[in-house]
Amino acid sequence: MVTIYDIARKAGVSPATVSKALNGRQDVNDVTRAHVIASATELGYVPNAHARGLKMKKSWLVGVAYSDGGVSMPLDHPLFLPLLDSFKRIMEAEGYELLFFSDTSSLIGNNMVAHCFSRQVDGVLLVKLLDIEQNALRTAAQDIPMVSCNLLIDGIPAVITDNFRAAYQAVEYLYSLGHRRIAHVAGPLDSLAVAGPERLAGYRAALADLHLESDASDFVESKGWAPDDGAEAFLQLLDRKDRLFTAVFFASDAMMMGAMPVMERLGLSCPDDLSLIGFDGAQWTEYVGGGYTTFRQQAELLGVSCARSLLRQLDGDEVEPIVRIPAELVARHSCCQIIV
Amino acid sequence: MVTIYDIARKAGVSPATVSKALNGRQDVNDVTRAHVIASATELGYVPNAHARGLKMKKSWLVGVAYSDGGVSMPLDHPLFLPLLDSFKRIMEAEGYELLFFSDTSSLIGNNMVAHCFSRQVDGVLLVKLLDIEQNALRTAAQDIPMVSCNLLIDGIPAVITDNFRAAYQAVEYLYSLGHRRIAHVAGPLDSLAVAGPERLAGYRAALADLHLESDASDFVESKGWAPDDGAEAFLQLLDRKDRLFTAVFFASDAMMMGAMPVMERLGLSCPDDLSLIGFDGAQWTEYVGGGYTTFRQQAELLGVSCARSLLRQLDGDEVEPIVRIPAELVARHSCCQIIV
DNA sequence: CTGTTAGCGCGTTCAC
DNA sequence: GTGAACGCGCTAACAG
Repeated sequence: MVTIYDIARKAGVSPATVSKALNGRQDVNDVTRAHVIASATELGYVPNAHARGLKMKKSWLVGVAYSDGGVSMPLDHPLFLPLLDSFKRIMEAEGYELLFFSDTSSLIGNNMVAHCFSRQVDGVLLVKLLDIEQNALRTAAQDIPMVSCNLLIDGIPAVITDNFRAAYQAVEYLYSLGHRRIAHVAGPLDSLAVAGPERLAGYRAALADLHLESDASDFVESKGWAPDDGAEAFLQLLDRKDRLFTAVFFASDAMMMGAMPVMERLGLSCPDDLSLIGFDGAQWTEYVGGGYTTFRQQAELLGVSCARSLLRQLDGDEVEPIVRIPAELVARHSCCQIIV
Repeated sequence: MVTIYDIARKAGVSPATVSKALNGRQDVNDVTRAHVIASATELGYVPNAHARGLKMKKSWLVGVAYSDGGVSMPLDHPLFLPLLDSFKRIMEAEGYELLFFSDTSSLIGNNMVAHCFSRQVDGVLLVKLLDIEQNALRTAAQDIPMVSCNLLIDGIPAVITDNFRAAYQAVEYLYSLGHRRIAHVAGPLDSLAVAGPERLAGYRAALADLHLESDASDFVESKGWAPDDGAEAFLQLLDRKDRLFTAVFFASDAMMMGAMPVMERLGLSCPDDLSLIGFDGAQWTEYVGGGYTTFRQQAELLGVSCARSLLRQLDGDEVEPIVRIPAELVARHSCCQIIV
């Protein structure tokens, strides 16, 4: 590792001058600066981020925090990568780098918050968390800027897909096609993630506003967001006698995917026998079975909004406590018209 | 931030003793240690990773390097997350944290390698790279341990799916079902990623060993790995006159997915009219259309192997230059039996 | 067993 | 316009 002392010696100036020249300060002669910079590049100088961070009390590091396991947004969720990607792109443009955290580490204490302090991260993006850390997190959030994505934690700014509205629109859409009895496979309702409850609420509100009939048998709560969870829940729905619904709104595309083998096994076809509509905008929905209708979560926009919020906080500005990002209806061919 | 000086004052000892006590050194009285630890936890002490890194010349940071754009493994590849996840789990258990790098950053010089030095990362995982950095990377690799995944860079240890063998087996499998004329939609052949060329080679070798006929029209190189690229390539294949093949081996599940709408539009059904086989083990292949046959890349194992290799290098041990991980045939129902 | 000293690499006073 | 001295928080070497 070559240091500013090496450069100083080579350029025949003092370390302090090197520092100034390299950091674009004005109190240094242009000729000296050019000379210093030349020496620096010639030696292949790379500043030591630790030393700088230690001195400046700024690490240019942003933590991405999540916990493995549990039922909220899994790491392999279709949303995660595009979200992270757009977030990263923006933060990077501002000079920040991303540090991955999780609270599964076998480190004693498994304290994600401590890690944030230890690494001196300038900010944190919360993408998935179990309920454990909530309190510690809230306290930490007073010292270090945080944003959560699709996660609601009291006192921490959040960027969240407008689940309620999208779910409401899902029902409206099916209604406009003539459906009068609409079932819902909800996601888990008991986690920190708000997707499950919010989508259910939107579904119910629309049902009420449109004066649609429904009873308990039109709704089932899934254990998780994965295909197999969806399949299990879907089966429960179908098993109930006096089944009247003509359409099913799944809280995730993954669950809808799980329903496909079930449909096939039962000799049901989509959309002729049953209209299906999902949530997330997974890639397969575009290509499979003539195209499945879904609500596309705007992953890139979520990432951008998170980045923006964090950057504003880093600048010391106030931010909205909750930013809602609309999900877009992508109408394809898994919902049929019903002649009323 | 509370420092060891704060603890020292509170505990009535010197900073050095605090350091020793906290780091489990033996040259400190058990009573003093207990007292120090008590004071530390009471004050909520968290060690400063920058200071420690500066002093110890060890950052406990591992870089995950990739570049956006280009045609090799995209960030939203089904492999990426599980791979990263298993890698992270192991590295974390050893005390390392993950730092994300990419060379798209608008930082002047866009030099990923410089970042590695700047952040003093202890090791690097290369998951996707454009060709640009190759030389700088090779030089850097002499100073800092690296592993590449599904990427072949001269002089850098690699963990790679056994593409040749899997492609070979794909042909064998189709042969065993009675297919005698087998087409191949290859991935891009000109990138750093070896998947395209290796799978093509395996396909060709099997064809030769089994004395199967084939001509140029049985093969097409796709522009990318995505569904639309696959669709385009697939169309080219179908458009050729004298089409004799009864099965198509796609170099990626994503491309196979792109072929689905094409099949439908043309009134072709799978497997009755055409047998299809993919590569990667994407989740949808399990649920869609009765199940599609594919070769599952063992993402977790890839991640584990990368971690192991890196850890061994970190320990100063030698590692195999190339570790091959087999891909597993997952036979489902997209390939039919042919009566010869 | 404990404390003093020094230095990791850098940026910032404040003299000159 | 330039340089000497200091300190960020921590640990290693050496004294006591």
